[in-house]
Amino acid sequence: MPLPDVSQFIPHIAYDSVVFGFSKGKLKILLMEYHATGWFALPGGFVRKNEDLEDAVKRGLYERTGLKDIYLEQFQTFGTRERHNPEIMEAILKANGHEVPRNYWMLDRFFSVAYYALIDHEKVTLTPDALSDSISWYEVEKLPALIFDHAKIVQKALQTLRENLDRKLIGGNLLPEKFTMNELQSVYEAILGEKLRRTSFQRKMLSLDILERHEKLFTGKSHKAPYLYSFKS
Amino acid sequence: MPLPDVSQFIPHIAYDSVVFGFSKGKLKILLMEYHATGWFALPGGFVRKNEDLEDAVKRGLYERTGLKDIYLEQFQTFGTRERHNPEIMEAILKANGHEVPRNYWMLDRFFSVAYYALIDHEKVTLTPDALSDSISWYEVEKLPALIFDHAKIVQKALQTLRENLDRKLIGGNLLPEKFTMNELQSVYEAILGEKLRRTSFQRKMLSLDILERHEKLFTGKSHKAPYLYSFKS
DNA sequence: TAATATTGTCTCAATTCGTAACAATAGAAC
DNA sequence: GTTCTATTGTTACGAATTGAGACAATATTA
Repeated sequence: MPLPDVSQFIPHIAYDSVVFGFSKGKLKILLMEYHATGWFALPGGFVRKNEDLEDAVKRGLYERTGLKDIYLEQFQTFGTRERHNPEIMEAILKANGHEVPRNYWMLDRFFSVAYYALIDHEKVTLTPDALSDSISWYEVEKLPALIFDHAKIVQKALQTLRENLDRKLIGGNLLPEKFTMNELQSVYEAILGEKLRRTSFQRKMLSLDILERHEKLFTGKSHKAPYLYSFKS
Repeated sequence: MPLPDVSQFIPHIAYDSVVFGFSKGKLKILLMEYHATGWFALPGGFVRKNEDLEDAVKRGLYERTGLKDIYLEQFQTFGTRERHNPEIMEAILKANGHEVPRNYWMLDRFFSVAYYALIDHEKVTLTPDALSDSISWYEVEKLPALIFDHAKIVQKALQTLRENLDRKLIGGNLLPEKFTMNELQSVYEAILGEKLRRTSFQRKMLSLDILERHEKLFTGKSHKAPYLYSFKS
């Protein structure tokens, strides 16, 4: 596969996405591992000349997760000179067996518009891109070292997610359509990084009048079965 | 003055700033009026190749207001194709007596990173830029029509400012160093667009323990003189 | 000295929140 | 079937916060 041609993309503009998922009680994000370098990075990409910014992000997410209609929020654009590291980008391209032309556009300084996405961990089909060996889930609390300023981007994403959690009531996007109150509470606890009081949480969620109560979930465990809930549409 | 040369700027990247000020009980923003067109726009600009994004914004604000150390917050990046209007940009340049070369860089599609700033209305010395007849204050509630998507940018700035008002306690940036509780309340009311209860507001502000109380302000009016306050540093 | 307008503080009820207690119940143990 | 255990949904109650008004203080005018 040849190197991407600048003619179809807008130079100097990129996006990076912090894709949050939730499984086994842990908050996780998607990271790509670049071929033959052992370097990890956020899934990102470029914007086509005839494409809206947000559509470019959605396209990238679709290619890597197979999902459309993802909950997506732009949270910051990163534009320091410090983040410009042509040596690292060149090494990544060379590790993929490419001849890198002098002044190749991907080595230029880029402004990255960062988005976070919330998805149901069960629904994804992960597909690496051309430069990557793998794309997979990593616990937010146990991330490997990331290239460029991607660690800073993750931190800012997490901070924004925490601030928006109550304000925009977005926690449900990390769960399947139907879920128990306990699962929802676990999502909140994983995002906020602290334990919450069961009864207060239940009372607050119910008082917001955003949940619809469905049938009970019988797990086979020897105790009272919890109700399933979904967000009102 | 010749047209700016692309060689010193990064193409496709611009910024726009929504500069809020407060005077006579009204929330206002700065708008530029382009020469000979009657068109209004937000103060914006481009990023130099050896310059950080935020420094570019500060540079632009300094050139137009004479202020440094401005409270500044990035709130969104606009990247739709729809906002690309080379005809309008060309008309603005031509109205300034420029010959516009074919494929001139300023006619390209731009991504705009939007910031809002909060400044003390009394401190500014307004200076128009090369393309503008004037730069001056306009009430947020009575804005003229704006070019491109600038009306949408202002709306988003206002929304973000409202959301951040309590969270970040930034209202004081619109006032002089010392102010009365009543003035601070007026700022809040102008931003939120609603009247607040005097006693609740006073109690809340004092309980936050962020204000320092100074001498009284004697206005000459025949009633009890209010205290002056400043934000604790 | 009285009148007026505005300010700073206090009071009391309404609401929300933290905390614990309690009743309901699905399955396991017997 | 009965009892036991773990977990869930709900209620109760005091603490903290908030809404709304009352009231005293005071700078100037009449």
